[in-house]
Amino acid sequence: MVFQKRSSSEMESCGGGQVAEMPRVPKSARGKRSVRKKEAQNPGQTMCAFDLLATVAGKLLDEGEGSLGNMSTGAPALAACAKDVRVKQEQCDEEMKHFKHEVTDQDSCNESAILPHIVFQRLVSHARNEDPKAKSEAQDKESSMISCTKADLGCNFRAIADRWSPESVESGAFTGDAVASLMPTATAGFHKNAPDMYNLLDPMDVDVKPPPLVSSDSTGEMPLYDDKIRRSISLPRGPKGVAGYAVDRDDDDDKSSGCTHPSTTTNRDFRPNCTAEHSRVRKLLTCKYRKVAPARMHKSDLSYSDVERKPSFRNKKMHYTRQRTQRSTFKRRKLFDRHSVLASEFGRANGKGNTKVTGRNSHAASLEVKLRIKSFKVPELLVEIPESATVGSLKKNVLEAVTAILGGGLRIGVLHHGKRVRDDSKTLMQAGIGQDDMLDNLGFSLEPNCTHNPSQVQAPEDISFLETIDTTEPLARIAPADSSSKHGEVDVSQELALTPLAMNYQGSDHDSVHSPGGVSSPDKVSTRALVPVPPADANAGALVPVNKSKRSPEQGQRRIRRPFSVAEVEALVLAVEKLGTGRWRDVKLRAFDNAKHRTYVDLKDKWKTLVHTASISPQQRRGEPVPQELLDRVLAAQAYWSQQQAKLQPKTPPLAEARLLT
DNA sequence: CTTAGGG
DNA sequence: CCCTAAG
Repeated sequence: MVFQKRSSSEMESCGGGQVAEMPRVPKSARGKRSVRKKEAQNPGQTMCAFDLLATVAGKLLDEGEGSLGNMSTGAPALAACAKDVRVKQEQCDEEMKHFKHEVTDQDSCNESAILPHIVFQRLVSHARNEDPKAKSEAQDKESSMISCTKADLGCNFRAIADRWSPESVESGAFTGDAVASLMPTATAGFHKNAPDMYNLLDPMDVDVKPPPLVSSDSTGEMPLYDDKIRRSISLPRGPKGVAGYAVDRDDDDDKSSGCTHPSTTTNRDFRPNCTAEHSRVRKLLTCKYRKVAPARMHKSDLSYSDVERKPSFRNKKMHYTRQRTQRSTFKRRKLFDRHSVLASEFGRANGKGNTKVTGRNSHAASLEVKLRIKSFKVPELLVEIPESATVGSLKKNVLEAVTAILGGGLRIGVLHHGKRVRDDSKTLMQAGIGQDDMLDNLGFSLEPNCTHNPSQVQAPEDISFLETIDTTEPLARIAPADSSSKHGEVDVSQELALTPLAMNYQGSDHDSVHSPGGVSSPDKVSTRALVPVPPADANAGALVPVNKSKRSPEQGQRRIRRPFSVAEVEALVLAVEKLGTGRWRDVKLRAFDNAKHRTYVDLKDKWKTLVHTASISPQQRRGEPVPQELLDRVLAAQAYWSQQQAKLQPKTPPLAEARLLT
């Protein structure tokens, strides 16, 4: 992995005096912004965080907790695991190939996004293949198949999904055994009496306590930075590698399906209990609603039937452009609060279908159709975890993330021939879903339960909109959460482990600021738990022009607060020192191009607060303390650029200045 | 869309 | 962070 290290000289070049890298360039002269788009990703960087996580997850799911050996085994063990996992991948079937492809896909700088996918996939696969009970059960229920309604279908899926309830997992059931027991019957046998399925759920008996929900965001400085990892965000348009590495992908290309609220009462029966955990999950889902992770779906993933293909998918390449539309996108998202969590397709040409249905009974006579969920895909989940976290916490995070999604109130969307089947009361037959379709025309999608936003979800306009959009999308995103300050055990932060994790930090949309200076307290890292975030829809307006104006009011949730880390501050300072104030867009591009959640306005605001912070007494400052050194630089830069700005505006140039200029 | 500022 | 006026 070749990282371009930010040479300290770069900074020095500015000297304390801050020499503008280039005088303020007239807008007109800046040229096309699009030109600055980043280039290809740096190869070789892919196998990092993701592999590590995947390894752990895979191991965990495949063999249970014990497989990872002592939680404190550390990097070596992980390395071994990784190897092991890789081998398996090779021999696996189509799905696994797909999986592997994703893992190694250079294009996916956001490795973490795939993890859940794997986890989920494995969970499902596991259940599918190794639970004889499920199979027989499914077979036993072969009657009245054809008469089951779409709602029933959804219930069945729900039943499956609910097996992974937050309760079971968060209560410590994430141990190997527990996991195994959580994946019993994933094969859905659709029966009219959907509830039966639900009842199959066996209560888990765990004795572990739920992990503490820590608040989080205590992003301390990121310690242990390897030089390599240190590519600072301030790295100027460095060719690939650095800046280019984190081309944000999507986050905006969310295409999502709406939340068709199952009108059937049946659905209600399957709603998860409103336990504290659920509430939490829901809350998280809600709050993250807007910021949708761009489901890091790849072309293949996007290859839905043509019918489903929506314009939004084309945004994939909008790299740069995307940013510029970031703002508006957010707004649009606010309007649409429904997202499909998972997309699954059947019989995709490329064989990447995530879900498969096996249809039987070729004759109308036998009215049963056996559907088998081959696998689901979890588009994007970002996992942030400190290098010092233990493997155990990593497992927990991953599991929590997946669980949160599954247990957070999922709904199942049914797609037939690419079209969303929203009438829950229709029978499969009425919906035109016959055994002939099972393989190629039926699709399912897991969507966040939109109960938390009924008003929006049920808006008529939305529905009409949905009609057009069957694309399903992602979910997932991170949210700070548990922070186990006491990861005494082992830290994954060692060569092998460290790199990947660190990279993840940067690769993820969290910013990639790594300040060499912030290595003071290596233990302050915080662990962030995963939080699924339902995707929002970006095409709403375009697709539903008619009802555009008529939107329910309370749409926009305030973005979650994400305090700037010291590293970010340093990056910001660095950028401003070089670019000056007043060029926030450039600052953003230069130092926060990877941080999808930091808009130039945010940076501008942050600078504003920094200047203020630097002006007040340390005692009055709040939040994570910013090194005085940085604050000093803030003031210096602020002063310098203010002066520059004054000079450029000869309106009433001070005499002194005027003389100097002439 | 960007900036600049107030809220 | 949000919202807006301006450009």
